[in-house]
Amino acid sequence: MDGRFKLDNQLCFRLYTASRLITQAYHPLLAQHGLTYPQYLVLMALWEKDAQPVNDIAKRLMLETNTVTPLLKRMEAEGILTRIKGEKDARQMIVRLTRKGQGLQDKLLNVPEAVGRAVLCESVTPETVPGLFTMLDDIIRQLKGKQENA
Amino acid sequence: MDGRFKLDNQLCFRLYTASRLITQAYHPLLAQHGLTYPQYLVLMALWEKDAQPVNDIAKRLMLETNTVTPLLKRMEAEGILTRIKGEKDARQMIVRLTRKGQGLQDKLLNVPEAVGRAVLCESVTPETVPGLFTMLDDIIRQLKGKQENA
DNA sequence: TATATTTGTATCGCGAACGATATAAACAAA
DNA sequence: TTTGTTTATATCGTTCGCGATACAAATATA
Repeated sequence: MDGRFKLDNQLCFRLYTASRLITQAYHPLLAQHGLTYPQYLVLMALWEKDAQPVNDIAKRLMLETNTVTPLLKRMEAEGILTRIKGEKDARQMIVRLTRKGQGLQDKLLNVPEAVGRAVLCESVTPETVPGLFTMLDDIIRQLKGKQENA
Repeated sequence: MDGRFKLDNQLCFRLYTASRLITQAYHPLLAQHGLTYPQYLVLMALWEKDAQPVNDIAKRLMLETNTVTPLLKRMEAEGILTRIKGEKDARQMIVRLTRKGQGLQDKLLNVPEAVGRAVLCESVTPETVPGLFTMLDDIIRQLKGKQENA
């Protein structure tokens, strides 16, 4: 009973909750266009660089391909992107945005700002966010490193 | 193309990734005892206060009852807890730890420390963690407040 | 007391996450 | 060339997470 199991002392519980709640804040904005948050992440990855193999997208989002493949298939079914076997390497599936997928960028222009505003508060401001980013990036790098050594 | 859609600028993507990776760090430690991370959260809630109705557990974890109910049923099937209809209010299901559920606390004593160590890095130290907690708590409070006004 | 509303929990369906496993293409070694 | 290994994706099964909905018990109102 030394408080080591208290929820209030847990970093992970905070990250888990904050992540869920922000995703919920995205929900109405994305659902309007038939998108989920992970699908929005895929779009951002492809807006940054179109025509990527599944593996590159998975690595960019730090997800496994067995998460990404079904995600991409659903988006393909929605006409947001295409999945075509690579010419150079027939094992790869090259993912490309359709016109619809490209067009979604304009329709979602207001989303980042809206969510950004929703999150701003006492201790989270344009001044403090960079520090928060540094800590989260460090945690991510740290844990990514550990699992590669495993 | 002003960078507003760049993954590298997204707070939510960082929280989402950090949360997933820490949960993955818990995985081997918990799976050893047949537990998942959300189940571990339920245990912590009940170790803090046993004999709670479903709703209180859900509120404590900031989850919906439709997430918690099946979770509790699985844990009941594992013999970790019991779900018994409330006497005072027959709508409530009172959740109580079994001896097995109580005993898990001793078996998991090393978990918080192990995960704590795994997360420590350059910018995340015993000195900086309180500040990180403040920011995450603020974000959570902020978003919780907004959804109540909706 | 009868009726309406609220509250606590559960059910259903879908989309992630992810461990484990399978499969085919590419590549390396014998 | 044959065989073995690695690599890129996909399939399968289980557990969340959550919106929508259902239902019975409790409470409020008429």
